[in-house]
Amino acid sequence: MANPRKSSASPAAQIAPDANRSLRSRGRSLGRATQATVAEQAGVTTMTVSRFLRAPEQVAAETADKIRAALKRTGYTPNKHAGMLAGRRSSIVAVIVPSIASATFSGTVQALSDGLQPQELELLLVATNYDPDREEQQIRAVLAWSPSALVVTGRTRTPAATALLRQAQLSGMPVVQIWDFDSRPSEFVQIGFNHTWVGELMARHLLSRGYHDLVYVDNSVPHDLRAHERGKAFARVGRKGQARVRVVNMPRLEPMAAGRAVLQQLLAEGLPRAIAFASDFPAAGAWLAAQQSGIAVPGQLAMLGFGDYPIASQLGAGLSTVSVDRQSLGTICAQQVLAMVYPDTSSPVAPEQREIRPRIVERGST
Amino acid sequence: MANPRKSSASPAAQIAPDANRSLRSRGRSLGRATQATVAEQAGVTTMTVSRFLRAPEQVAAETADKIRAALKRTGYTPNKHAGMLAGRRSSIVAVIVPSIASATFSGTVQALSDGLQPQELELLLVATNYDPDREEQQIRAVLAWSPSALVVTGRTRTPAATALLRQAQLSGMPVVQIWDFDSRPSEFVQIGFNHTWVGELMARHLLSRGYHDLVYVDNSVPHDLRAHERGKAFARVGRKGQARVRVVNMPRLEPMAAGRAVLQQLLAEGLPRAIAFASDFPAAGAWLAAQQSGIAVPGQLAMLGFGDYPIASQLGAGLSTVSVDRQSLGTICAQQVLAMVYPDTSSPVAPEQREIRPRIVERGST
DNA sequence: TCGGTAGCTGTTAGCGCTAACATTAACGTT
DNA sequence: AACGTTAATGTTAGCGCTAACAGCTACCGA
Repeated sequence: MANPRKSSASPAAQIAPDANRSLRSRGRSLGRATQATVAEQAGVTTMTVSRFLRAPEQVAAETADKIRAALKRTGYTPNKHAGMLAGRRSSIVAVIVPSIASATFSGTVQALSDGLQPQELELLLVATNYDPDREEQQIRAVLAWSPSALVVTGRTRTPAATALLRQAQLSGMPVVQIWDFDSRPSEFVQIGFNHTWVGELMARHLLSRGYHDLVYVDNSVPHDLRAHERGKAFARVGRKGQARVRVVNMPRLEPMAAGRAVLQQLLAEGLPRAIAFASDFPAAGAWLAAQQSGIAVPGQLAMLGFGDYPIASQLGAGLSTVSVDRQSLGTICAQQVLAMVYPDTSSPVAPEQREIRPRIVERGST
Repeated sequence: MANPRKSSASPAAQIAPDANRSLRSRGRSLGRATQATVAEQAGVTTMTVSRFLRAPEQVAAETADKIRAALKRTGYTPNKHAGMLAGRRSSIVAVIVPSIASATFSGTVQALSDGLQPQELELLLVATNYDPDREEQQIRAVLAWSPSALVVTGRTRTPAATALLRQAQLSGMPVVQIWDFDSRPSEFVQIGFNHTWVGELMARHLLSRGYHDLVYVDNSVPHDLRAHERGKAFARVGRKGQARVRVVNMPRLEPMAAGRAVLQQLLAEGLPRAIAFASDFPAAGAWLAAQQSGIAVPGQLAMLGFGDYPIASQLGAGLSTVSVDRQSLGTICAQQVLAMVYPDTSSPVAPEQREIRPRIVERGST
């Protein structure tokens, strides 16, 4: 009833009868309009304004009109920090990927973002640059935003990072791992595929074509463990199939240029019968270099990429590759996150492991 | 002095003598550790913990050790929302780009992110998908996070969006426009280049090579105004140079495939002497298609791209293109933002307009 | 011996918003 | 007429943190 605010040295205190916080809103010079400003203008309390913003059907039509007008007049912008602090919930989904710019992840992130949009969840996107320490640091950093869910890439990380994820999950935060899938039980939800399986697939494809002198061109980024995993499996299966298998690292160049350089190197060292690449981009670089050097593909040299990026279908008769549906990975991840954040909603999606099966796309290069 | 908290049904209330908020921290089940938890463990008040976290040199070495230990033991994670609310400042820089996945912006965003990293500023990245209404909506959304600065793409937007930016800038928030540069006075800081000038440059280059039957392949996304602007200037200068100039729209396909399709279409309609593209990707698609069709580049058909993406240097004798230093655009933007957010710091960078001059990279295709 | 002054820590009062409950008026019900 | 019951709004008490200032304890010089 009485003004609950002890008006510190404000001469207007005795004037304002009981309108809540009457003069407060004009306190800081040039400050943005707050709910208090709006409430004052509409002749209601901040609670009614807050209610109108979150559940308009709970306020009377007449009051709603006044609030709407006041909102417009004041140009009110909500303060999410205050809302999240008071509401103890957040509209943020944190996503940690090795690289923002890389074509590999951007498709997935885009789909994830689109899938989350309708629920007004916002993406907090951070990159690790394939550095495990940086990843740990970034996990710590995003947790400070108390996101509604946390999406991380891959399943290998520092012990401290794993501990952070575990603790977060224990306290009720959904944690989703994307891009890797390990059939052994995992403490976090996994959405992705088995890179060992893909490496085997690639080797089997080349063997089945009758190629028995193979090279795997690995990514030179030390912590692109997924590429290494594919390479290891490739080499194992290739050797088991009686093939000679070499594994070479790309030079640390821009991917297409690196592919070109690798081809030139192999040209000097002795060309294999077929090359499998850690991604389509070095494969494309090598393909273009081979073309310039007059090397017949696949007559003299077969090439197999990974990722099925647009460029693969554009090169001559096409670059054979492994197709991974990056987009649907993101879409599935979005559904999964929604199901975990809003468990009540009728999403029949079982919060479980989701394995995606990549497949060989046979084109002209093998 | 007396315990200020009315310990709701907690039998331990009478035990705790006067340690501040003694039992609070354990209030919510499984809740994360707060500064209160840490303070209790270290035997200090939350203020000292807060101080230690922000200005460690202000707390005694002995106290600091106790706090460090308590931080470790509790696994404390700060709550940024609370910090920003109380501190009235934010460590967020909001960036709005047409597309996250596009190679055009990702390089700039990466550089921007790297440039902001040392100052512990975090990027809130949102995409508009080239939709002006969506941009307005996104501006509104990011303002709710009260970022320290706002970076937007281009200089054309809805009146309401402009009003929002203006209001934000008036209330002291730095606003930076990237990618476009207009020499006329602008109310916001601009970092970018003049697309009209680039279009002219492209036309002049082709004219100077003696090509007088030209086509500009425009982006079919209606709101990629920058590409249209280049096209318009290209056509104007080309015609002024006595050339025949056609402007065609790419089909709405993946960019490389669209370039291929355009070439096929032109092959049917009648090939021009030279084609300028809205970006290197359709140019690359067309280049590959031309190669397959046995069209000599540049003998029969010259091609000019835009952007100087890695692929341009990989195609045969190279694709001539316009080089735009996307990375340094991001770096400059980061410096600019830092200079505006921390005006006191000795950054001698004048907060002014920054024009970047793209240049023609002559390669084999023209 | 006394004020003066660093150096360190505590107290108070919010930041802008919302959960939970309290209150009020307007309407049946029996 | 006393009692729900519903609908609309208000009151209270924080969310976790920090600015501003108020203490308190050495330790200094004169």
